Amino acid sequence: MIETTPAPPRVEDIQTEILRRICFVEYQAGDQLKEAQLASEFGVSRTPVRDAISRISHLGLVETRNGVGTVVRQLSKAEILHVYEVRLELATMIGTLSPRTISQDDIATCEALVADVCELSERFDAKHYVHINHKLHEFIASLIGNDVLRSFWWQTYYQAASTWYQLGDVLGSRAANALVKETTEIKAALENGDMRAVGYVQRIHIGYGFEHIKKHLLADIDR
Amino acid sequence: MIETTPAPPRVEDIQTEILRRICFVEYQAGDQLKEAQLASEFGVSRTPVRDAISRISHLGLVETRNGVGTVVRQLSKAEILHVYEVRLELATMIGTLSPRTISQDDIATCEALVADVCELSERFDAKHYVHINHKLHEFIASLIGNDVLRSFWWQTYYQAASTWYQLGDVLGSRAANALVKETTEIKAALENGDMRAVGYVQRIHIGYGFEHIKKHLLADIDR
DNA sequence: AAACGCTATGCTGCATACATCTATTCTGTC
DNA sequence: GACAGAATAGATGTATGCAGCATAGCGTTT
Repeated sequence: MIETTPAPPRVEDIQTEILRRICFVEYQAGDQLKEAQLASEFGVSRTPVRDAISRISHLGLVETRNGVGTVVRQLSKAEILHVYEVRLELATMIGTLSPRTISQDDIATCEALVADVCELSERFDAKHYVHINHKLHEFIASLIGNDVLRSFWWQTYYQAASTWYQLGDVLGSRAANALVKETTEIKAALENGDMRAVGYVQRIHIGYGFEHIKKHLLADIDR
Repeated sequence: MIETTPAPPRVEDIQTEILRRICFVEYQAGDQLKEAQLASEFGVSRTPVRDAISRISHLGLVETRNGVGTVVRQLSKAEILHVYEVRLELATMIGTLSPRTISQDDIATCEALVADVCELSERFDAKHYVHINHKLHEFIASLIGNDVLRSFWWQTYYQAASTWYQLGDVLGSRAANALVKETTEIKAALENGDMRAVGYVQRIHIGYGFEHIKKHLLADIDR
């Protein structure tokens, strides 16, 4: 048997992992991302880590200042508002801009998601919720036929996720119940071959989420 | 008098300059961006140049392959279609998502643009057209109140620009005449304090542009 | 005691050397 | 002459050293 050292992660892997940690709130606002520390953790030099951080900087989730470091940003209330405003609009576009044709595989994947979500709603667990919600996002993104829209959908997901998942602790099982409805409705839409309905379902449920965000976090927003 | 060497450009400057050259078609599809060459041109090492290229890679305008190089991509017909589809939708959102309040300065800036465009329409010049159209884009972007939308507006501009400016040679002064109407209508909308109308004007004129693109470039698109 | 300034420390930003990958060219053999 | 394989050139990917900047702590001065 040959001893193999695992291949070192590429820049994209590091980028994805850092983003994952931010939107899953493993890194919290104010936390410092030290290049040297991450480099040793991933078993590479500072160079690819720097590259990964640099690539995600345009999302506004981290702020790098010379001589100080890279810190995870707390999005302002206005920024959170803006992200959700855009996400509402993007959702409906999922069903209208070059929609993909729906395959049996898609429906099967969705059915598996429904099952996972039902299990979650019976025994709620915050970490599990985050994980399943992420899988749902990946699934929806995979249904988007328009490349640009899919990119934007991911970008706003990354921007909104940490805010939303922080609320997960507050909402508890109510969030899981909402997921049950959402996935069930998506499954029905897919079975009808109705991508436009899929977009509307997303639009509606993001709207519900937005309402919770506004109630809990954006109480005194000055537009 | 003190001799001062000009400050070396920062990563953001390099990034902007490379993007400018791509969307102004100074770099054409297939051209190779060599890090060492750009580094010596900008008077820096390869490191910041690499960073700049890496940051713009998510727009899909360049493709970097190990051992080969970074080449400017020709967007596929489907990608061009997707960019325009999204741009049409984003345009209307300019007027509806957290619109900025309009100041007298905005109107003054717009009046200056109208003047520039009128001069252009009398003596058409392709390079001049590109420059003015870019200034118009910058102006519209500055009117957008929603941070995320503004970012997306810029991203789709970069993605669509090179395609559009290639058509500039074909359309000639007709493009300038369209710009006269567009800027005049925007000015009127601003004077009415009607940001929603500004968005619709953008939507309409992007639609015109889209028609030209479809006629000239997307003849046999297989959706 | 307060305020100022100096210094030590730790981080990022850049430059450079080296490793690795790819395409091409040259060469030897059939 | 054609083809296979090795050598080569040139590009990106990575590691590392050093310079510059910001901050915190401490000592000095007023």
